[in-house]
Amino acid sequence: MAIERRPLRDQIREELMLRLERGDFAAGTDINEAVLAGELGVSRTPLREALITLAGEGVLESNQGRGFRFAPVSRKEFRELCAIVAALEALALESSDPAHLREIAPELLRLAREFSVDVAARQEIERHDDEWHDLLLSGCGNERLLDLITSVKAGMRRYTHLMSGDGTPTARAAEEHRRIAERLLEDDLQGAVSALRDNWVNGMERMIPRIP
Amino acid sequence: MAIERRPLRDQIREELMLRLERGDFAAGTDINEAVLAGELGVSRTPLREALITLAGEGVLESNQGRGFRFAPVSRKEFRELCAIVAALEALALESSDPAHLREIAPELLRLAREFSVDVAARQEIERHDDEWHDLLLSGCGNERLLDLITSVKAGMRRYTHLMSGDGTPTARAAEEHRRIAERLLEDDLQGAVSALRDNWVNGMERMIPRIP
DNA sequence: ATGTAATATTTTGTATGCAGAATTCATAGT
DNA sequence: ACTATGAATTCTGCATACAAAATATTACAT
Repeated sequence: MAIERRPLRDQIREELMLRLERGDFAAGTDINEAVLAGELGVSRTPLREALITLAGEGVLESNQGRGFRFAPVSRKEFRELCAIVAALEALALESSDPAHLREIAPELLRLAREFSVDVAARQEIERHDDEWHDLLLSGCGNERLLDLITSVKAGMRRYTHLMSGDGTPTARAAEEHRRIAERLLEDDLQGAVSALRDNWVNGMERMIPRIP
Repeated sequence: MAIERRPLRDQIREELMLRLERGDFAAGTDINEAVLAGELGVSRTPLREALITLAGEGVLESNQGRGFRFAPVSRKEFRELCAIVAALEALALESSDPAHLREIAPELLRLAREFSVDVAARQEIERHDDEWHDLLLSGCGNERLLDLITSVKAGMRRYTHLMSGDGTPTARAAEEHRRIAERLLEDDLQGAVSALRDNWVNGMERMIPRIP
């Protein structure tokens, strides 16, 4: 049995991200450290450490004397984040090992098709989408880049719970994934890259109207 | 008089970055929190908070039970960082306000020329280069992107003190800056973007041999 | 001399305590 | 009724204290 042996701050960070995705915290709300620490059953010290890392990722804001609060969402910021992730994922895909891409292309296509028929819960969809992108970029040797993408995407999780119901996004995302996979099957890397960029742009457009 | 009122962790972070640039810490060395806190005249708590943010930026590594240490440098990582910053700055430049770019182009050109004749100290050169890039991207409205660039560049500061003496890099960098500015003067945004990418690629090639 | 087990020391990770800033609430004045 | 002022409270930011893990040291057996 591999017992859990890692800093509390990491576990706390994870738990907070989970709650954030569930929409437990309204954006723009102040965090009460003592209360939250009590809920989690830890002291304020590791909690604050987790909050500081989240602030570094842009999930939280911190003001002198006023503590931390969940950064408010805005269409402008969402657009900014999408542009950033699009560029980073495009770079990651471009610098991936072509042989590896050829290898995983069929799997990517299969998952994309499976995705389209699947009418799962919203959270399932998110997870599936994340995993698909992870697989897509699994051939990128640039570790720093992958870390950075993960970090920026963490900042985007604040927006995911705004998207509920409505099956059309799923269908369209699947369609786009399929297109990316097909380009890879044809050894058309640049085509795949621009299809990936389209995927992010379209995903953004789909989300924008739901943001206040 | 605007008195300084900001968290110790920020000031500590700044001080540590300064020391890092001066080459005070050898990469790969463990940090003793108690000793360092003593040197800085603060307690371990805000110091650890600063260390955690630096770890988030990739300047430090942290291992369970073993605390923090300066992340070792490597050619591979430097290449990775350059590729990331190149992509991010390219995106920032692309999404800048064209009118603003037209406006600052002459100033950018002037600074680039001034740069080439100036034979200042290494630290001065770095500062100048940073300011030039800041001005170049000053028309980008994507705040998250600018923050991210700053953060990634912080991780690159570990490499700057490896570059000493040797005037040729300066001359070539000035030349490249000049080229970028000229493209902007001609309203050739895409040309400027690719010149910017070249600037990073070339800068990388110049540095690589100096890294163990 | 070398390797190993037991112990002591150091150092990190977490909890608690405390001072001061920010906010809230009550009260007085217009 | 509304604003201003000031006390009371809450909460953060930082310091200190404690517990557990890691490292160094010693003693001992081979």
